[in-house]
Amino acid sequence: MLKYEAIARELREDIQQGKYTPGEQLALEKEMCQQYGVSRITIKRAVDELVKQGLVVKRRGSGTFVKSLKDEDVKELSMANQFSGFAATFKGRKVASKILRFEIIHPTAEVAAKLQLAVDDFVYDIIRVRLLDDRPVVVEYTQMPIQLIAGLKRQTLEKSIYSYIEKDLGYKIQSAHRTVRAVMPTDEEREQLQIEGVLPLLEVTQVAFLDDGRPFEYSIARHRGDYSNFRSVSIR
Amino acid sequence: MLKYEAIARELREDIQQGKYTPGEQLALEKEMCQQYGVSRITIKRAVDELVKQGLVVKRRGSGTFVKSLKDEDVKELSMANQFSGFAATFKGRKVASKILRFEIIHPTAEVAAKLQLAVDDFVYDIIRVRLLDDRPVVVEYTQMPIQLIAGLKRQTLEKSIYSYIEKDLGYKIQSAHRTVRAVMPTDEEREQLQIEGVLPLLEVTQVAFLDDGRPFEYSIARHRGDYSNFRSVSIR
DNA sequence: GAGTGGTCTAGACCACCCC
DNA sequence: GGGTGGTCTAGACCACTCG
Repeated sequence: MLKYEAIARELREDIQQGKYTPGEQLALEKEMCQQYGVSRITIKRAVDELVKQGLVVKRRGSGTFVKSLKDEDVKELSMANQFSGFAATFKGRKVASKILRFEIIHPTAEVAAKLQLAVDDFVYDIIRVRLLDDRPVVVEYTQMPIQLIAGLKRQTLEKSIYSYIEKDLGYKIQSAHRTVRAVMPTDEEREQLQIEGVLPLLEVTQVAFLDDGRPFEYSIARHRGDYSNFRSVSIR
Repeated sequence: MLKYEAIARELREDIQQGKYTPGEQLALEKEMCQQYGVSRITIKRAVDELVKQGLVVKRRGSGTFVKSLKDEDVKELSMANQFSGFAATFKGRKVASKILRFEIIHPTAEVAAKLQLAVDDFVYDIIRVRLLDDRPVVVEYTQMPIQLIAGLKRQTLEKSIYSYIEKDLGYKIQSAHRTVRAVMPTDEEREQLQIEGVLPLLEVTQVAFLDDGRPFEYSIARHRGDYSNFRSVSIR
């Protein structure tokens, strides 16, 4: 366990357990150095993690202060700005997939550009409905280069493609670039998501990258607007 | 100008100007130390900025590599994950506001909790339509504590509240916690945003914080789905 | 002026990758 | 085994805040 990670975790737990009142000042960096027996840069890194997670605020010349947050918000934070697939996001709940399509095609010029392919290369073309506790919540349109993600089977799609990529292929996933929009469902989507009446969808378009910088996935996920939202913490 | 910032900017410009082919390896950190005459930690910080912006990928044991990105994407990045108000986001374009409401009320229990207020405290209650190049693109419902944001005038709302808070009140804005959803417009919103037919809205709910950790704004912005999107880079 | 966090250094050792 | 980036140290100086 890394020192700065361990310290960050300890501080985060203290805050989440309400050991500080909203707006209260944290121990000084110099004090923490002694307390934890590490150098100041290490303390700084630990506290900067909490800043990134939106839990505290640092002011040069004054100190570090716990943000004045609603209790529930404190618990929900630290997850925002992170990256994980559908299955990992809802770990512990019942997750399933219904496969509507699993073909190999040529990508459009648009997708080819995003995935750094030529239009006469091949990609998997996958459409899945993802179910959470037996209720359909999202339709995912996924394209991946067959050269990179070799040997994909129907069975894998039932579960987690990401787990296949990491555990079986031995790749590491590094990041995802996302764009979020609001859209209306198509008739097909209304049926698949069992939508009655008028309900918009949250569309998340994503290009995902391996740790060598190669894009391996272009996907469009359309979430039921009444189930899903998207959180983030922006620092100035 | 900070050293790591300057170096990050220089590297970013090189990448944006296409001086590297997709997937190409950057100079080693040790080499950059010599090239820029700084220590390795400083180089590391600079390169870590590029990682955060989604432009490069670092692999321990191998080196740092430029992501394989579409050219347009390279230019649009580095803005994602940042925080700015409406006026700042569209700097250079014609921005205006139509004020639909400007009152002082008691907050609901929900909003009071988010803003760390009591329900018998007072908040401004503001509704504005924001126009971009004379076209309405978003309706903003904003509440702010009157104790904190004192002396707000109708005139200020026409322009930028954030600029008032920073320049006139002398506060510093630190961060914003956001949640994004897809919703349908109300009849009133349809009218204000001049929506014909069926068009969903992208709803961004935000709590914004000063640099001392105090929340100063609870706002719900409902953007026309055909104009707006929301970008982010997630690192694993 | 005393004290805070921000930046930077020069160097060390470690985990990991690839040959 | 040679080389990469990751972590960490001990110390310095700076920019800023506040009494």
